[in-house]
Amino acid sequence: MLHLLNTPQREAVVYLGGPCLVLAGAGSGKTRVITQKIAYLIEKAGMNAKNIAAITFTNKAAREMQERVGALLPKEMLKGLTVSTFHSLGLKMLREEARHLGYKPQFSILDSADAAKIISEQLVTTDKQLIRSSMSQISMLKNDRISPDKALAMAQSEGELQLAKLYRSYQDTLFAYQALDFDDLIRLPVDLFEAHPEVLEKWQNRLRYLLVDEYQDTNTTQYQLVKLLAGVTGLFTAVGDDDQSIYAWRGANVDNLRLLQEDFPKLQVIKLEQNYRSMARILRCANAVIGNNPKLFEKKLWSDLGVGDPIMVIESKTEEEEAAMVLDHLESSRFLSNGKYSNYAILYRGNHQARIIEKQMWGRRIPYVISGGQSFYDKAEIKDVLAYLRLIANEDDDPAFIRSVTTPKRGVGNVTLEKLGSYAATRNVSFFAAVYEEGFIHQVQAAQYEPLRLFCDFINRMQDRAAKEPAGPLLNELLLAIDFETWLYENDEPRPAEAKWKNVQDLVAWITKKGEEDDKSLIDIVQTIALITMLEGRDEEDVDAVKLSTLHASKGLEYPHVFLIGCEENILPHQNSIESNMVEEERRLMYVGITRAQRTLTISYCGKRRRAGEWQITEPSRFLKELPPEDVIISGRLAGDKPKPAMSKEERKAKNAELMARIGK
DNA sequence: TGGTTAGTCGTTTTT
DNA sequence: CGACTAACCA
Repeated sequence: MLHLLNTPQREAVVYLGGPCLVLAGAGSGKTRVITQKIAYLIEKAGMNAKNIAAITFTNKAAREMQERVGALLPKEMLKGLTVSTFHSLGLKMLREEARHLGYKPQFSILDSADAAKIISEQLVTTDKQLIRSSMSQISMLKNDRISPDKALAMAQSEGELQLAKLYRSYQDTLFAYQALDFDDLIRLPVDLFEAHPEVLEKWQNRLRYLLVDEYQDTNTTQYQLVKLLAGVTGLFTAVGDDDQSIYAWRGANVDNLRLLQEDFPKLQVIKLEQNYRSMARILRCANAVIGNNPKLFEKKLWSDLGVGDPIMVIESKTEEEEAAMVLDHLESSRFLSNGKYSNYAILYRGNHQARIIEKQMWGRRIPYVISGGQSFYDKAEIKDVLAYLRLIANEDDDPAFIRSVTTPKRGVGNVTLEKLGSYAATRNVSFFAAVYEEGFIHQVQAAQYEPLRLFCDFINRMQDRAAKEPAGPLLNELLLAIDFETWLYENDEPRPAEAKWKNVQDLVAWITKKGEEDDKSLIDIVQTIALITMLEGRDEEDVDAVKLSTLHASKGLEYPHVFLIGCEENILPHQNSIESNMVEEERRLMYVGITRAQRTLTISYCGKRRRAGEWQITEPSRFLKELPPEDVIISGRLAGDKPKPAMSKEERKAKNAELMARIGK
């Protein structure tokens, strides 16, 4: 197997002398290094799979890694191998150790919508901006491992004090719900390990070798978790690329790359610079753009896959025209090469940009799938069903209670809920518990109380059965009992009920499979489900369709032909990033986009687009000017502009010759 | 209590 | 222009 690797890749795989950092440029085979290293650890170094943990950032990446390792070694040898995201790993640890933290092991996980609701209630506001920024500030505090108490003590200004108070009450609310948010899943294990060395030791013994993927995306807490688990032996391999760090806004800290060298002086640094994905011109563009950023580690990608076609830049007048031209190019290219739709990806900065493309795709009957954006788990009908399951697993989960008791409608309205809520608050119990309390029963009329009681009795019965009965059939029974399908058909706007019901069926199928395969109860499954965007990507692979994706969601993927749309000032780089001096990260985003392309890259922008209903003049992105002119052909037309001539034949010849020389051909 | 409607508001990226 | 909310009627 090792012969399939190039020299630095092999070096990275076999190095077991201590901490190892692999600086892996885009397309340089980092997943291959990680998977081969796992195989090497088991096969050659004689390690037990259950002592190895590979940590990624997305479930998709984890799944892919699992599959690729599965192709290298027989199943028996991989038994107990941990391949998971930081969040799933934290979740696993916390389910086992919850009691050390005063939580019950059946705690719920709150998604950001639930969290936003809590914040909005605490602040008594509906201002989305304010809620958003409060959430992100609390998240930052958590990621820097500052507790509510510490935040209160540290507060320097009125604003900071308010924030700290909000943080405190938010956290108290979470505790009352017996719920954790995403950040807690990382933060609490670190707290736990610091407070209980014996627990840390247990996990150090269990996870003796760590492999961390996308290391440049780790935040302070995640790095501390890695450091704690790696312990004094420092047996880990981190793989990352500072040029692909695009998550600073959610706390990722590129400086962790430098810290690694500081904290582990013996760190072995290995660079992977040969790219196996893109043709030379694409890499030249990528290198040129990223060259405008300051460098942490010197690194230059190269490939021997040939020069390739020039990068095409399409100009158009409006966003509709942009979509039309991009799709024209896409269709004619696909026609000429007789290729598959799935060879094409359209990438953009923000989710909303997909809509215009989507509309035209639909009109032209071009098949497409959208990755990123609203995940399966975020769909209303799925959240409805999961609310029931969450409540069954943890009856203290008030958001789940509220959602499930009101969907489908069962005669419990806002007034009753309000009463229940304030009663629960004064008694300091959950909504669910309050329903059974004498004090509450007398507060409402029998007609209002009846449905509440019926609902809670129903949940109680389900709880008894959920621990023992097969998951799939029980869930089906639940859906039948609440008449969920009928409810969907009665509410088939704006999305058709068939589609929603299909999603629910997919969920049932997934849970049934999980229940049978791993012999897990409904409760077991529900407790891990919050982090799984399960059906994501399921049919993506076998359906022949154009991929629409945000730049963020495209990281780690590759496509023969890539279109990068909306390449304009205030979009890419995004306005907020320009205002907050974050243009370097936007440039890395551009870099990520460019390096997704294998054979051709087409970039587009338009002269004006609608924003909040108003037409706005737009300027081409500054990043366009950073592309090497000799590798670019501009086509299309902008209002007032003549199409620009391509380079002359002679110029191109000379440039090509120079290029060939540069890449050593 | 629940569904309909007429206003209002405003677009980053995600585990 | 379209999604989402707050008042409004059945």
